[in-house]
Amino acid sequence: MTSEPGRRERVKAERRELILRVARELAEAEGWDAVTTRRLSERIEYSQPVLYSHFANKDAIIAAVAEQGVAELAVAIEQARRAHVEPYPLLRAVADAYLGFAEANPALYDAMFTLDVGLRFARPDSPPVLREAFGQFAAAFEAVIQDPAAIGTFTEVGWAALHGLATLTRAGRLADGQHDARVDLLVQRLLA
Amino acid sequence: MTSEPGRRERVKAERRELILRVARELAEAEGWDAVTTRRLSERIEYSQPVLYSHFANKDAIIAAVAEQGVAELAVAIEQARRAHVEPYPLLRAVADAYLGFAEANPALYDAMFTLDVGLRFARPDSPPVLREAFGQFAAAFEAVIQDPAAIGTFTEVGWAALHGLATLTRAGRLADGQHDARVDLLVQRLLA
DNA sequence: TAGGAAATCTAGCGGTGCTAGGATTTCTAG
DNA sequence: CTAGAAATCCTAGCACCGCTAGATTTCCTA
Repeated sequence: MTSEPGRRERVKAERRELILRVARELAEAEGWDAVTTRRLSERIEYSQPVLYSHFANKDAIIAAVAEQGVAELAVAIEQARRAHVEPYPLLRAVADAYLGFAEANPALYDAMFTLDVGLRFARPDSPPVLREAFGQFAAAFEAVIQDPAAIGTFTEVGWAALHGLATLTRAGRLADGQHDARVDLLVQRLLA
Repeated sequence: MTSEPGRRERVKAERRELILRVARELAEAEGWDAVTTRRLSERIEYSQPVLYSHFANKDAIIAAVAEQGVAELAVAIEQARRAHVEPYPLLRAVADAYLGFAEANPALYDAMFTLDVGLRFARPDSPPVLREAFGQFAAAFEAVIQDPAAIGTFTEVGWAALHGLATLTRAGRLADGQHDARVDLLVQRLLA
């Protein structure tokens, strides 16, 4: 008795992905406010109630998109991390990867970290994807920080600083043209 | 020809303040989503259109509340700053003041820095209140940082880190019980 | 091929931000 | 004191929102 998915399950899973893809595209193009259930159902060429046979509500759609984003961010951080050994270049690459991700996918980043549709990090009951992403962050600091007891704190402060830079930059609240100087300062200060 | 306000202007200004006060209370009690024009008009005991004779739209109301919040935050930072001379206690007090403000007024903080209803900082055309608040931040670093050319960068990175800590903490995304350790680490690292 | 289950849609509920147009109050001038 | 102008305020409604009950259609199975 294999558990391979039948045709029904397959098309259902495909449509779920379609919904998420369209939602993400629409959000990235016009912001999450423009992602209404009506416009979404129109673009997937099904009626509104179909959305609710895949997701409990609109927030669940955003959360599912966010989860995909977290997975992508984890990959980006891992790649940046693995490409370096020396502390400064390593941390700098991770910082650039994080900030680059936020800048390249602003709506996705919003869904992950700003809209707060109910994703928990760094907790025992957190979804594996989220724990994995946080773990990639921590791994970057493990390779760079002396005191192993302080790695958790370093990770959280580093993350917070990057998150702050990402959001304030996007909102146009920091001076233009000083981006590199800020990242430089941050990375140098975080290194022991 | 004095320009003292007549009775009409006075009651209008008072009602404007009433709207802002009620909006802030309601937001702090139930979040900004609960601040609808209907509930707002109900609580000020006027009809909805009256709101629009004071503000262009709902976002303008939120922005006005946010501006009050920025002024309050500037005062809080200045007090913390003036109470110390030694670098570490000074910066630590400013950090505590900032994070304490964010924790004590979550909805207000959202309006100021998360909802993004169109406030610009650190720009020539920024409203004076916003420039003043940023100035208070910079003054804290002026008293503490050696290289005067780097103060702007320090200020922005420090602010970003605090902003990140404030938002991630509130969203429950950082480990409980480690708050002091994070602030300690941040302040120590920012000091030269 | 008939009948039941699954999938899908139509229509609608109560809510949102916002506004046009008419009623009411208030001020002003003769 | 009063007529008319001006400022003020409200009723009613528009288009949209998230979401769902119930009818309808499609599909699978016996």
